[in-house]
Amino acid sequence: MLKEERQQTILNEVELHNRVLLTDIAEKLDVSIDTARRDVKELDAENRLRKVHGGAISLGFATYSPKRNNVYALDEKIEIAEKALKLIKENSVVLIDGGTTCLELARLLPSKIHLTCFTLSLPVAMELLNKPNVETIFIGGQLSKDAQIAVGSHTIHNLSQIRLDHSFIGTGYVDANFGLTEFDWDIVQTKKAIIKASKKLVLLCISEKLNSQHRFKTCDINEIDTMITELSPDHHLLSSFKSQEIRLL
Amino acid sequence: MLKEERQQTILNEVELHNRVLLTDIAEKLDVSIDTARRDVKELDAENRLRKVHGGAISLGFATYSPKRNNVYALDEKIEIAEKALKLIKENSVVLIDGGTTCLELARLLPSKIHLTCFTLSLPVAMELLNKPNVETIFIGGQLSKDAQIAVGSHTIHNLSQIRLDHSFIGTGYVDANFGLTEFDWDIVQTKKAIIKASKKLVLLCISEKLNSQHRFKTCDINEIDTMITELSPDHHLLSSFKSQEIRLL
DNA sequence: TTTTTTATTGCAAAAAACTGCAAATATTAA
DNA sequence: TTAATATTTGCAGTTTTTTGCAATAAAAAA
Repeated sequence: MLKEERQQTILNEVELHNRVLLTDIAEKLDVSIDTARRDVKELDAENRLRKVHGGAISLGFATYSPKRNNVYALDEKIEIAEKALKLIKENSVVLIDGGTTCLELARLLPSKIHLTCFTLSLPVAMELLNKPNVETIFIGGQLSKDAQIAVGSHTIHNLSQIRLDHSFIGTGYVDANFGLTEFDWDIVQTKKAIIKASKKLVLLCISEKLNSQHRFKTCDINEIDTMITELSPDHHLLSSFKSQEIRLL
Repeated sequence: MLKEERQQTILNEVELHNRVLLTDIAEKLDVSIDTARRDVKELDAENRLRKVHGGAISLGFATYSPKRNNVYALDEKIEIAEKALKLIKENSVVLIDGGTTCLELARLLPSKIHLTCFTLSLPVAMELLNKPNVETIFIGGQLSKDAQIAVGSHTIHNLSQIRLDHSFIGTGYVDANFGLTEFDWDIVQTKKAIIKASKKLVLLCISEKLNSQHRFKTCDINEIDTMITELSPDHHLLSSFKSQEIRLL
């Protein structure tokens, strides 16, 4: 393995998890700790990451959006986002919803991909600005303080004016029988508008949310085209979804 | 777990609850009290929190926020924002433009103030979400990657539908004779729309930009109601503006 | 006051970083 | 091609950093 490849792998790891341990590098890339250390040292000198005792952390670690540091079940969400990424086609028109799982999808978009991307989430929009070839359109409206997304009639009206190839959405709760539900009425109305505007719907959802429900209903399961969890599609937790008209990934 | 991660976790905790106990850190991060104490001591030395007997407390508000570290002439901008703050009336409808000076204004808004606040800047919107009594409306549209604001026809149309008590705007360049100018055509068109939608216009501008100009014109000086710089109004650099119909602060 | 909790200090074990060196590999020149 | 040169890599020994523990001091609470 070439040095450049090794260093790129290290950078990817840091970008993905905000951190990396020297011991993990050494083991994963099958080199000595010393080589790993030297690689990290070089990358630090080039200002591509920050070397710390025992490993390295991403440059934005302290300055970046504080949310990323304490995302619950980050690894699972990254896994889901990686699966979702494969569904995105060059030059298509997509929407990325709010929530931490969808945010990971935005982060993972490769810088070479050409896309037109709508969103109503502030953090997702911030992330998309870093993608040189993604044209980003923010769907404006009244901002929800906790969800950090635009909601309300203005947002819904704007959504009614567009036609999306794919929408990647999250949900508060999901149940095979009751479908997708939320705690918040405004958010449900906004999601309904997204659903109406989309040709294909992809639900990103960590397995922990399976078989949970709340007050207000967004839609039925069969309105979703693809549901992505971090589990393999034949996992027993997904069995109740198998009978439905839905693709599991 | 890396030391930096531990310290970041501590900072998050402090930011979230304004305080943290050493015993809680030790338990949560699974380290000895001594290590927790040492971490807190380091963070205190770096002025990232304040160590007190038994734990740590936050340094107060508006101390550590993302991106703040590499703002040019931050002190001057804060001074300008403080002056601008006095112009904002309870329960009014205002717009805060993009740019680092306007961002400081958003940061400085007291949490008790009741406002309806429009913006087309992503960072400003992020900041406004932290203000419990500010209703924030993001004016959507195509996002400009470098200015991090919404621009384009959609944005301009949305702006034509609202009526603002005060707009706080920045500018790339300003000259007493040529007026406000910008490098970017789209940004100029958007600013024109803001101007049209506003009853009163306040320009936030560090003195360094005085007597500079660029390609595209936003408006004449006399269209601005109030211009705020970090200088006192009778500073000689402002003399060329005195003859104009403009209030200097 | 006494009692309890928290801080400080010094110390030792463990982990990680650094240094110099030699073997292995790659690059360049003849 | 071969030989000379430069770079990369792993290893061993040394130094530094980190961490937890225990003894003592200081502070807060009862």
